[in-house]
Amino acid sequence: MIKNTDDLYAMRHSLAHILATAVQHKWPEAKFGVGPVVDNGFYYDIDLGSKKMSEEDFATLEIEMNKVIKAKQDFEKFEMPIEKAVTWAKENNQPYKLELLNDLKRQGTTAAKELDSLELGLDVDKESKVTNVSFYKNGSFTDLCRGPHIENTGEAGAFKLIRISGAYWRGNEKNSQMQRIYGVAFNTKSELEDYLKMIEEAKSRDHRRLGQELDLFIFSDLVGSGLPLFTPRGTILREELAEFSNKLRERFGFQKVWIPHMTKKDLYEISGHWAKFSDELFLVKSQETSDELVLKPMNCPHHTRIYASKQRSYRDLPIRYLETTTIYRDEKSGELGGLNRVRSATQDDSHVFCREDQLEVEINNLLAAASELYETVDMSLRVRLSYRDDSEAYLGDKKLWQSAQKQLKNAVIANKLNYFEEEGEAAFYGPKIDFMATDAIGREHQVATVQLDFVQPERFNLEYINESGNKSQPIMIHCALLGSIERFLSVYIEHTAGKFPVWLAPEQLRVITLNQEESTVNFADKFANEAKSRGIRLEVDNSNESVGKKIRQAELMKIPYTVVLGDKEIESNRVTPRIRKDMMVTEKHDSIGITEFLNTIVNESKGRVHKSSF
RNA sequence: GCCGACGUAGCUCAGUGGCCAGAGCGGCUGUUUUGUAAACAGCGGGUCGUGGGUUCGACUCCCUCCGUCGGCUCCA
Repeated sequence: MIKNTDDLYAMRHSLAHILATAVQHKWPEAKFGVGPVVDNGFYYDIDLGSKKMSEEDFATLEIEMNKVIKAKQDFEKFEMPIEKAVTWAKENNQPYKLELLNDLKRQGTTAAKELDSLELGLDVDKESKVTNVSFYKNGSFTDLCRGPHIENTGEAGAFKLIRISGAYWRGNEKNSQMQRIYGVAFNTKSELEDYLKMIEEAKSRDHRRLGQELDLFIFSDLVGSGLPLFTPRGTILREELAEFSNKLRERFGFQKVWIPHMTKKDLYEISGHWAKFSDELFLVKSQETSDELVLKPMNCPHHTRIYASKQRSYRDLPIRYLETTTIYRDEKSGELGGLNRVRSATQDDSHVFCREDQLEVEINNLLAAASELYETVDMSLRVRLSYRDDSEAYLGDKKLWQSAQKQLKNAVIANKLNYFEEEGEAAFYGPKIDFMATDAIGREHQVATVQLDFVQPERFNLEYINESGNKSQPIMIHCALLGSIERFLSVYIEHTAGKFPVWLAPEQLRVITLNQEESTVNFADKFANEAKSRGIRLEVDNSNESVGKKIRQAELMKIPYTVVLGDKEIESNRVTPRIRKDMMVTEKHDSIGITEFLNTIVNESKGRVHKSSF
């Protein structure tokens, strides 16, 4: 098993060299960066100077690569003293390799640590100086590389070049930009085909595509990029989700608050956000006063103002505020995409102000809420406990950190959450719990967070009067269960492929009339009114089209239940619901009394189930 | 922000340095009155993203801006 993984790694690694071989054959002047293995394949960073490769070159590159594979060139490994390697890089006009080698020579293992991740082979002496580096050679192509590789190029598996993009040399935006060619590779052709099929599946679930097909949200050039607008259908989704998220916390004593969407920048000068993030804030200028306002990029500073509006006693704590509200961040233009990264995002945000001895219970409550939410949307969760490390980058009392980190962990264990711990991942103002949810096609997404904050209470001078009549400082807990609703929707739409459970479906029931006879239309109206009075979301399709076509349209909109109303239904006062396939528990379905049918939909919606009870 | 690709009807997409730019779906109108994934016919519909330039002539070539996509970088 492990052997196979290693083989696959070596094979992909070798393909990166085969790609480079082909590139060098076509463009002998090519300058090479690094060519590592990544998920499902490999890439190579290449600089052709003013010339640019494009996807149109893939065909010829693939042909060239296949020639190299057919030639069954041996991969020969050999070592070279580092001095000699430097000469090699100079002679072969490979400035990127030269830079790597010089760094190795100068910095020894400090650089080696970083550079080892770039797949270079090294020998290190007693004084941590790099003495030898390893090379691989196949045919006429030689490359600085750690390996491992397959025996010869003939052992390469099935591959395909899939895309090309820009990438900064060594990931630093101050460096020159190279071209990165990505390929995917597998041991067998059928594995490659399966993978390409999976990519197609992911494309068909793309939330941007489904957002349009299911009429959920739009973007407008006039409104601007990264500023989504939600249609009536999409708005139902947002509000049902937010309401559920709120309910889960209201049961633990959270109270709703409301804050304006802008503030004087003074608020963020005190919170410290101005110094750190001012270039991502939207500025708003008053034409009446000298006020310099900004659109809020987060809600906590506002919420501290509500806390601080009164003197608080230790008996008042915890104080828990809850608000679903929109924040605005001026993300760099190239970073926007669909609902995933936007400039206006709505958070189901909450803040607890509590004493240190109350932390564990409060966190426990939030974790219980998060667990229930993700169970309900049918996604499995894993959490990361993000702790501080020993560096001085963290603010707040070390003892407080230790006690808080322990309480976080206790709460995670008490909630039986699947967790892992990482030092150095905490925010500078406190430790946190990050939630990762896995979607239906196996991708993991960061969603909710619970973060402790020791810094804002200090900066804003928050206090309460303790048992002995002295002033004490509360701790803040930030928590958003969905995170940003837009981002959550992008994940959830792809998770469900748009097949929403009844409680979230914008349209729960489609009513199709068999014909336009008065008796049919009247019956459909009566039926629809019955359903609406129970709070069911439905539409009546009374258009002059064939039943088949109307069924098809309901099917394409992924509506959970569809009923056809005609003479049979009028006579019997029963319906035979058509149930969306993913919700079906059994294949066969008989007719059912109308009242019972409607009540069942209501109950499924209330119970937030994702399978049909029919 | 950077590198690259792209922008043609509401949607998905053809198309060419030269009369008046096309198809399917959707829309509208009519015929049909339909039983569980597409009835038939007709009719509308586009400043070819925007502004500028080259040219006798630009949807087509060049530049600007706006927007989208794939990456890089970033993400309180």
